[in-house]
Amino acid sequence: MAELTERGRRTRQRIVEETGRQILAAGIGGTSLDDVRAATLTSKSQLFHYFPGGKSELVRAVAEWEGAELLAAQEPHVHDLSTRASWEAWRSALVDYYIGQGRWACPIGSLATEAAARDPELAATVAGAFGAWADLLAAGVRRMQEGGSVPADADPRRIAASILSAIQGGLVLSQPLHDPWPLEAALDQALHALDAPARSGS
Amino acid sequence: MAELTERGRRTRQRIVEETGRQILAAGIGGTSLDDVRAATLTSKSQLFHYFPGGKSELVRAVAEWEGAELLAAQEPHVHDLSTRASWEAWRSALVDYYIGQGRWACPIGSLATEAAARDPELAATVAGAFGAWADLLAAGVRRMQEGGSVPADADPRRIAASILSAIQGGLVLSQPLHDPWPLEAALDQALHALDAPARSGS
DNA sequence: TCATGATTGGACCGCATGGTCCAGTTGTAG
DNA sequence: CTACAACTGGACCATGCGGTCCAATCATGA
Repeated sequence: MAELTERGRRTRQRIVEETGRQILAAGIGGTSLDDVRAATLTSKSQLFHYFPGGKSELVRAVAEWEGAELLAAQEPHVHDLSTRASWEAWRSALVDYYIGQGRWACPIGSLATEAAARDPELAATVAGAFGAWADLLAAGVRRMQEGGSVPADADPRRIAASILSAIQGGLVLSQPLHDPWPLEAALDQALHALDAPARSGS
Repeated sequence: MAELTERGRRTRQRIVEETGRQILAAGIGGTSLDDVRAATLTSKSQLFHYFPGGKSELVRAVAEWEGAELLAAQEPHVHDLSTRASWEAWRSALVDYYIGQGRWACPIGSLATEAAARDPELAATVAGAFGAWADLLAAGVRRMQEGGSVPADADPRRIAASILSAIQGGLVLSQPLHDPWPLEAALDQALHALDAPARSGS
């Protein structure tokens, strides 16, 4: 690969984005390099030119890009989770991102399930994406703690993880039903952790 | 298939169980009929003898069996969720089932993610399995309501869905990390819905 | 004993897939 | 203008897969 020119970077990015779309819709196994090649109007040699490691390297690149994209899609809400209203705004935008735009699955979550066991390197990438996401949520929880609406002795990391789990698990239930209600119910229930009365003692 | 003799039923069951194991470890796409054939000491013809519809019919049979198996594995806890202590016992058994026995994934949840879009019939089977599971949990929540520890105006179905989501989502996070803590955190947080103070008014 | 149908073994087929290879084209720096 | 490297096109290959087929074997009831 050596160096990439502007054209090369654009072609590479086109491949990554299109592969991401295909994987979200059909999974890794359901996405063939020929599908990607056709959809991006490229050729086999280009795929292997930009991703010498073949499909697994391509999928890993997709995971990294989707991880960043996912956080970007939550702006500006995710950086201002200091009030209950901002959490609600974030929640609405997130549900719309998944359901309203017909995704019905999480780009990262679907990778996690499918490849956790088979590709350790991919698993690490996915874990990193989840970690970054959880960190942002935990920072928000901490802001709520400072405001006093969340008990000071609660662990922000655990609350963040439970909210993230609600999203992922809600999607798992919503997918086969093709109905957003489990996702919404799970997410709303998880957010109740932010409404806990700030009792002073343990 | 017409009629099955005792021997036939045992062979068929052996195929279903082994396929379930393979799918849990490697996913549907990562499970080839040859793998199953080798592990069960059967032949191709037997696979298609018992499952004329081919792989998709086999996978559907696996889904049905795993759904029943999953509920059976939660006995006797899941039929006695009337006290906080019984919920804790259920929780511990469940975490042990997934983590302690090295599963690291839900037999039904993994099917849900991988095949929701590709096989509508399988999606319906999976949705049914989730529904039966959620019904059991909702019945437990109702028992807690009767005992007064859960507000009467809460919707047991939504709480049950949120608990189930916590399990599924927690597993999604735990899988790539290979660490049970997100599952445990999510599940414990979700169970806090059972500790809500039974305020009288809305 | 014999006939019938359930059961089993395994060779075989066609196809899609991931991956290789090399020749041709484009862009750019000197 | 030219040389070199980035880029592109697409034919080609090996393999693994789902699925088909037919002949052999077993079990059972008449």
